Amino acid sequence: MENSKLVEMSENDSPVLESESVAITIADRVFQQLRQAIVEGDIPVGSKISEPELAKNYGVSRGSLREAIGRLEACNLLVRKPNVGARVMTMSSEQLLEIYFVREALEGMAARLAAVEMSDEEIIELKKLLLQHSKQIEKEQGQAYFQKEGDLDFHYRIIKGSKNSRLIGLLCNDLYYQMRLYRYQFGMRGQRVPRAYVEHEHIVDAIANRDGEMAELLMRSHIRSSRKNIERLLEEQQS
Amino acid sequence: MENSKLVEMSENDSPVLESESVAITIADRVFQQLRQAIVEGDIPVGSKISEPELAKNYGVSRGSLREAIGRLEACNLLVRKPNVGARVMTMSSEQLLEIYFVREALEGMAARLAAVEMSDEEIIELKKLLLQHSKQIEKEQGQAYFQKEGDLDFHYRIIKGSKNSRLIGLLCNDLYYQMRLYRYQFGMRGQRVPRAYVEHEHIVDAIANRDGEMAELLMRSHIRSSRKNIERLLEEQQS
DNA sequence: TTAGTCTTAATTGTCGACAATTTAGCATTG
DNA sequence: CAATGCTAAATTGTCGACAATTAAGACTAA
Repeated sequence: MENSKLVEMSENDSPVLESESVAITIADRVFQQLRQAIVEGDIPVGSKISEPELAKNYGVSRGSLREAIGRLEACNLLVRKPNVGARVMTMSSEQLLEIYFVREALEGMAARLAAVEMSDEEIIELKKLLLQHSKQIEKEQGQAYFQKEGDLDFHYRIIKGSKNSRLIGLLCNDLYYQMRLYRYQFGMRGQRVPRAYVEHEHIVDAIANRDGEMAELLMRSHIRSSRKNIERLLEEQQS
Repeated sequence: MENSKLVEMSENDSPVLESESVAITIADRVFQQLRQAIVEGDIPVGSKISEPELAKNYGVSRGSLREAIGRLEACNLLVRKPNVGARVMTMSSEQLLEIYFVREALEGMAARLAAVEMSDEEIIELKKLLLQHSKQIEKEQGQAYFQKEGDLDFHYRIIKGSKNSRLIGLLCNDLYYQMRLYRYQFGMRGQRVPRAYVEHEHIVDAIANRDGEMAELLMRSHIRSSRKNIERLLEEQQS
């Protein structure tokens, strides 16, 4: 119902590419509402979607709702079995790690392209963002904020900086919502903040130097570190 | 209507991951039929989709057809404007090149993972496939066959060899159908066959040596070469 | 008590009809 | 003659209802 901070944050520079006006059709509105409810945990993971109930809940017909459900399924936020129904995706640890491999590949490429495609203006803005994060960190040891939103914003900007609409669509419309879903599912609190910040700095330097090769290497290393950090957490969690 | 050669080819080792039984619901069947009709050009690119007409044509209701249309849209095979309708995706050259960047990243990662994840058995099969292609080439200078199907089969096997379901889904369910669509749209005939074959051999060698780093480098180089080849063709075509 | 089967209720898939929006054609006017 | 506004037809979006399938529960029998 209420806007997530993420959406609010990136109002002028939205991660979701809504090139034209806002959603018009009902099914589209329900799609966005449902997606938000899912990634924020208002609809618990693994729970079954009751079409009649939700339709009544959102005040729309079942047909419109089903169209929204179809799109959610295409985003891998729902899994649907024929004649049985749809459930909110429950991501296993293996699946999360799979996503990290995809992110490593795609965001690495995005960084490489961004080093060529980003305007000087955009790079300056990116540096400003990083400086802002730096202050935030030393001011309040603000691990929560940085990891949850600042990190996302940083990555979004580089992805969009690639100017490759496929990359942008895949990462911002699909994978990142799934990441948020999992992050809620497991309550991943962000450790590793200071180190991540330094990595961000190095990536921006490479982009500013227009060194695509280096930017890709650093971004891949950055995401790989995140993955290994999660692997470590998962091992601890098992004991 | 009739089975495409691609589907026929990979009957026992389907690129599309249909883990369970075949499609049951009508919307699913129409989805597959429409997708095939689109990528094979039976429905011309850029043409508008008339819901009443197609519904009557396929003998289903408009509701079921709309669900299929929704999925096609999620695959980027259709573009739909609210209250206006859906058109078959017309891919610009820029968009095709964008896809190649995504492929370079994803298939590079797939090759890296395949070098670790593929079983010895699978690698042997892959080598057999390559030998088969080699014979085919020297026998009939069979450029057409190799480029259209053998190449796809080769790439499919490595992608599936990564054992990463996200990679498999993205590449085999989305990107490759879009590639086929474009390939029809522009009638890309396959040059560059002998060189591509050698590149394939080197990739398989790297995988057989379990050298993921090398496999990724070679696969990326392979796809980059394809992209540059297409860029060259596009330039020629403009004159 | 438990396993199995049948019945019933609920949910999903599908369909046809109505409402809202767009598009095309025509008339009108500067 | 061109441009603008209006009207009508067609198409899309939305809805409620029916059919088919599944899940649950009760009942019987071993």
